[in-house]
Amino acid sequence: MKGDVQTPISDIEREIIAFFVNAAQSIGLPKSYGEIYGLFFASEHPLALDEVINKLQISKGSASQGIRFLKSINALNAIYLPGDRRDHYVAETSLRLIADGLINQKIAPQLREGIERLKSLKNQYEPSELAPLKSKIKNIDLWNKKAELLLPFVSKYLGPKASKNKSKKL
Amino acid sequence: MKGDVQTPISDIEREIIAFFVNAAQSIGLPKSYGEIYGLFFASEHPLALDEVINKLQISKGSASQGIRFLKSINALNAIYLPGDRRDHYVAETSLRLIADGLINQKIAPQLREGIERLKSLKNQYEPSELAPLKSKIKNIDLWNKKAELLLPFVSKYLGPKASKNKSKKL
DNA sequence: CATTTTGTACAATTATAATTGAACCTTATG
DNA sequence: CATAAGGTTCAATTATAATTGTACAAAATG
Repeated sequence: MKGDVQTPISDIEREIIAFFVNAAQSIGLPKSYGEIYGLFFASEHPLALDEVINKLQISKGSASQGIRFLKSINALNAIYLPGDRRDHYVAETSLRLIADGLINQKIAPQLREGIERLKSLKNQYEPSELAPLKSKIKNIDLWNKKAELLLPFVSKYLGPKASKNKSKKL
Repeated sequence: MKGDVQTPISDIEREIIAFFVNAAQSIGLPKSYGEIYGLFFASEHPLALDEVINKLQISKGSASQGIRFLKSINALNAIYLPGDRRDHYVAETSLRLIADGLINQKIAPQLREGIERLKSLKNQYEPSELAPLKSKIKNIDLWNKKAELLLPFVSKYLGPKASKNKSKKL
């Protein structure tokens, strides 16, 4: 089952992939991540690494890294297929779960880095040195607090409802 | 008043600028935009293009483009100073206004592009061709709708309160 | 336990995006 | 109306990030 001639992706699949490539790039992710997610999203069945490589014509390294990243933000779920050594995945279709993953893995750490940076600034200088900038620094503190409060809120707003994929008269 | 020896930026200013450089990069903006905004943010008085160039030691082109972008998202406000031909600006300190600018200038257009892309996909193919992907496409539609609703919500959440810079016993 | 399969790590390469600097408008000024 | 100052534009350069491809590690197979 190794030397299989892979079914090439269809025009529609290509367009769905293009949609996710665009989406990925617009949030600053490599295009290959968008391609990979798009491929999984459009696929009827779980896919393994080598199928991604063959269908998208990208390198092993790209495919491996892309899958790892997508796993890390919960955009791909591992599926166990008996009798196949390869790891298989399917696309997560709940916007909320993916957004949560992105928030927790990428956005929140970044935000915290900024908060730390500011904290160390406040510790590093004498109050007299800070005085002229005091109100400005206070203002950034406020921004950080707002941002921190916003994140869980976005998550809640994106809602748990999205994933309810009840097979409607399929 | 041209050949002035510019006061170099202080250590604290440098750190505030570093904070915004980090912030800019974390949302996918060029580091120079962060530098420029940081400089304005830390400044006590309005600044003009050539002061940005001198203090940050960046090129005219970068400074010009950076200022233009920051204006476009409402992160800089123009200030009129009588007797000086140069355009002066101050940093906007309301998180909400800047977030609104970013949303309107960068995020929303991108979102709409995705929606258009999807719409054209649906028009381009026969229902029979789309059938197998129908529920998936419907799902993306849902994502788009949620995202569209989320934007004004984020804006409202960031609130109008931020800018209330009442000079507290200064 | 040698061999194959699956997946990862990472230096080298390639592609993309940011920055520079010079040419060029536009408006003010004497 | 010639000159200078403020600002923009954009092709060329430089810096950054993504992608490849090879070498490697881990696990299964016979």
